[in-house]
Amino acid sequence: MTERLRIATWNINSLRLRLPLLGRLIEALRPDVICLQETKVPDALFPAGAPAELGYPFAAWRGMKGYNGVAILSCLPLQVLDIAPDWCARGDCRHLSVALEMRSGPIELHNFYVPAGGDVPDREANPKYAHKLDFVAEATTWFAARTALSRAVLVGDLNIAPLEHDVWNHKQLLGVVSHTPPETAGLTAWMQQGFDDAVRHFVPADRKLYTWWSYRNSDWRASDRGRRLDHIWVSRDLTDGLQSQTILKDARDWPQPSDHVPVCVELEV
DNA sequence: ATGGTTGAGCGTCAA
Repeated sequence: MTERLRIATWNINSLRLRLPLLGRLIEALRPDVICLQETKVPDALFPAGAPAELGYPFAAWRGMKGYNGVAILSCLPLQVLDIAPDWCARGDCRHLSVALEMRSGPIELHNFYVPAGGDVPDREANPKYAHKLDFVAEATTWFAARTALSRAVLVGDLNIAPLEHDVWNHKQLLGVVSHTPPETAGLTAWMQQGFDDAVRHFVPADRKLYTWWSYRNSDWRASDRGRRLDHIWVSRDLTDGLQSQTILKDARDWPQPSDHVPVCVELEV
């Protein structure tokens, strides 16, 4: 038995500010599950009734004051999984994993918000860059120990554009945090612990693909200096079931937009 | 080389 499953991921950059835009995402993509990052809301202040009002009666969130924060909204019943470590022992609300209860069996879903890493791509000079590399390395080690990973999906703002055409100018960005060789090598090693890139599955590696455009451009569409920082990976047993991908570029022109746009994948599981 | 913008929440830090 197979079922269709649509999973969307979006760095919403403040859930409370952009709650109305979630309706637009739902209208455009009709996802079964929505994974959010940078909710920037402590758990006690999370709008607990909002998911059900939007048509997503099952939800989980993990937030803190001011920074970070992740949430999962679902049409399918879910159980929060308590299997992963507190990454880098920071307690900083960058990961939430759940089991989605599907008729065909559970799907293990991981929602990540990887540290951005600051400005200076130097471990010694910039502790935030060191934290980012350590976070990715720790996640790689953890997934490497998961033998025979199956029916698993990993999404999120991974804050790294791994391929040459995941950035607007490869050579210029080799020294810019998000596209440095240690980061791209680290992210690739992480993905290779049992996952395939579900979006690049449909789009050849020589085609430009972005999910984020900086606020610091007066005309983001004209300058088009984007990066692909948001990702959806599926365990290899799910790759043959991949049906389609959508990067909702129009969302960058919504009123008071996030600097990231939603990414969605449909698959048969 | 620098600055450009946004959000949280009231200083400035993080992105």
